[in-house]
Amino acid sequence: MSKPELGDPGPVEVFAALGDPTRLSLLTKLSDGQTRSIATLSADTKLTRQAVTKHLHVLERAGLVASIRVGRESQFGYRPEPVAEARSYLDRVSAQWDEALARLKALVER
Amino acid sequence: MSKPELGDPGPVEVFAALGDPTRLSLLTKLSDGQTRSIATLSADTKLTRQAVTKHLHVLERAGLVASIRVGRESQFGYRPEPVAEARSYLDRVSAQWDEALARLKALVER
DNA sequence: GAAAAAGGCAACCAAAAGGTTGCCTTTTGT
DNA sequence: ACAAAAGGCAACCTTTTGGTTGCCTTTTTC
Repeated sequence: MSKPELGDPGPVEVFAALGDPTRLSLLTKLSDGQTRSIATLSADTKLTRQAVTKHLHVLERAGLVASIRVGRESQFGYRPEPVAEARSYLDRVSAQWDEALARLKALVER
Repeated sequence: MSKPELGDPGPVEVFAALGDPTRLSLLTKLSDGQTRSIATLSADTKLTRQAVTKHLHVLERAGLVASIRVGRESQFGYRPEPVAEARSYLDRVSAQWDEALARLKALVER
């Protein structure tokens, strides 16, 4: 299921994947390190199995989860790298803002 | 403390707003602390002014930017709070993952 | 070996997203 | 005073998204 893709998707794709309540909750659940099947993940939701499947594929395309077929079920697991990427992107945005503030403060104070 | 304030929606809305290349680049530009008009922001893009306007409104609804009409133009400026929120959300996801790893390591090592 | 469980695949659908064009109002520069 | 600049508003169009249902295949369980 997890095909060898060249190059991680960028922050935009990651943010887009996170920008849906169902997907964000799926990812948050999976970030506890436990692997789960589609049936399990569909259990505590109002959506159909197929809807959940689609969301899982979106997360997978964004690199946020990976799946392997084990027996009759597909096990999905969390992948930390894209979250780290997204974090560092936001860190840079924050840093740029902070620098701007610092420069402004310096300018005002002299 | 954290009351559900207007113009400061949850992480899902923030991620959704960040999940578009045009919007992410607009926000990154604005995070330098400088305020910009729609005309200015539309200048270095292939999109029409109206398209950019729509994106700015999405960012505004997510609380990521704020605007005031000054004279004949609308000045848009960066708002840091939602980015901080999004960062801390990702931090928590990361932390949960790290704890899971630590527990696994502890289990294996004894 | 049949029934049940898990899930893939495809068609289909409605609503939302992203973008455009046209036109009207307000502000500014000369 | 008036043309140009900035931008709001609204209609419209196309593609994507989020969801559904139906059906078929592969495992597992009894």
